[in-house]
Amino acid sequence: MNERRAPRADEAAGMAAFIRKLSRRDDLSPEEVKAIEALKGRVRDVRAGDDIVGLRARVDHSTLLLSGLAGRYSAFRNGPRQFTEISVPGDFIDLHGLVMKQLDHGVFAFSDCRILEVPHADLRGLTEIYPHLTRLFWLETVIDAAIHRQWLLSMGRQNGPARLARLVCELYVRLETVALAYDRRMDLPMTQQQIGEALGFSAVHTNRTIQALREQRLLAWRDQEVEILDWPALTDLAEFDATYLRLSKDPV
Amino acid sequence: MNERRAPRADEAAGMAAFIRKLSRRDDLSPEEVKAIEALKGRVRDVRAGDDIVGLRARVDHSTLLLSGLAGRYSAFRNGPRQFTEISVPGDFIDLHGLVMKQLDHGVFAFSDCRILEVPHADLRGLTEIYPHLTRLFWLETVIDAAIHRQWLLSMGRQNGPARLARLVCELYVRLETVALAYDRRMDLPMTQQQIGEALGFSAVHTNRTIQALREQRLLAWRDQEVEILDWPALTDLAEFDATYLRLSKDPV
DNA sequence: CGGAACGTTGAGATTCGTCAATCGGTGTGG
DNA sequence: CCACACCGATTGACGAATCTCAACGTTCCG
Repeated sequence: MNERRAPRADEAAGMAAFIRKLSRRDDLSPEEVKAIEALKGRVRDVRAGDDIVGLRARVDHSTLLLSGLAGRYSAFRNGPRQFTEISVPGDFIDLHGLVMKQLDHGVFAFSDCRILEVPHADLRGLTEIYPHLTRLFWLETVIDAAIHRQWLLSMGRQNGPARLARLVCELYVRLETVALAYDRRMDLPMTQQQIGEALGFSAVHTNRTIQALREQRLLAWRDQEVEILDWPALTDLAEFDATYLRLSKDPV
Repeated sequence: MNERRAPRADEAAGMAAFIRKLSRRDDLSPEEVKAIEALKGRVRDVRAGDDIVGLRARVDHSTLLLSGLAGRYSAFRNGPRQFTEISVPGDFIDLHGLVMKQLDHGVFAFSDCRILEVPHADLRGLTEIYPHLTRLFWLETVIDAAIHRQWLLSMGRQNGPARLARLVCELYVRLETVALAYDRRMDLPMTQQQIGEALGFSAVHTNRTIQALREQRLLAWRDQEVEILDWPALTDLAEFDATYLRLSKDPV
């Protein structure tokens, strides 16, 4: 394990991003904000390419991603893996572990990541006192499920270019939300192999699909930097509608 | 809308199945059981082929499936639909609607269904009083997400026969759990078209994949009655592991 | 009888995977 | 500095999986 002491800055920023995300969905009382801010945990650094959470681990803490890009994946025994969600800073990667301690997946660090591991005992404590906050936490996991459904729809009913376009749109919107993308540009520290593992493609097919979008002048993509050249056309191709990400207010 | 007054029997059985399902995962206190049993709602009958919940409906109640087989689906505007989960009696079809009122999907009745619509106000009331019960409800929605992930893994990384086999295994286990399947047999009131909509197949390909499993003597399938002829071989082909359905005890 | 829904079959086109080779950039040991 | 290894991206060739279109069989029902 690679662990160093974290500068406080990152840590506070990650927690702030999480609180901001919740606030976008419903008003938090000052008490609730304080309760979240009071959450303590172990800060840990994970190197790109390592697992943040082992496959099918049994957990007694949930992991808040402070910085970096991570991906949840499922896999068959000794089989290939399939990413099922990409996480950006401010995401509680495995909040659902609070109620399902035996995980059914792993979490992989695409880039160097800094995480905060919050003990379930503390989170459970919150659920005993703050029903509204509990429902907001619950909502986070429900949105994960909505994202899974969107991926399922995409895998089941979209062709290659549309699937890739949809993934790019989702990642852009989510990264923009946490100020990690703007101007239609983003860093995307994933190899084409890994993109393929998220789309259900082989690495070769991923490469060819990227080239197709390049040729259609929808995006530029080199050295893991993506620039969206034609957002309207890209969202159109992807039939992308960000509603499922629940970025607007709706009391819980 | 097609509504009749429900005989009490079905209603009580559906609620009992739900309570049994929760109890399999963690012990319920007598109080908690009473609180669930006290849930009131409107009983409604929905005919096969109709929507139980409209696509992207906004809901103020959650739906407990009392009898029949139903499926959650997502779809693009004017596009084909993709089923993302199959629900059996005793399942709270859209419990997540409690915290995400604007749904991102619809629910379709494969067979005639009887449902109980429980007002969110009452459910929210429970969450204000019973934190442990709240976490158990939460767990139900988290398991939905785990099922989505399993479907994603299957769609992304399994070939046709394995995908179909996996779906059959899941449905058998879930139906058996609520005493609607036994002896390796089950009624499966879905057309091949609908099976395809769950697997991401065309209707033609679904048909041919079913035939492939027939020819391998893994199952018999006619008139929507399925008999699994070789469970070990089928689960092996499907790489099926029921763990993700969380059928065993694990305190929340 | 006629129509509708579902299952089945055949043929041909398209998508996608696999295998194998190459290219370019990066880092390391000498 | 060079030679080499390695990783990720790219390309070509080929075969397998899957889709689409169209037709036909069966069953059920009005």
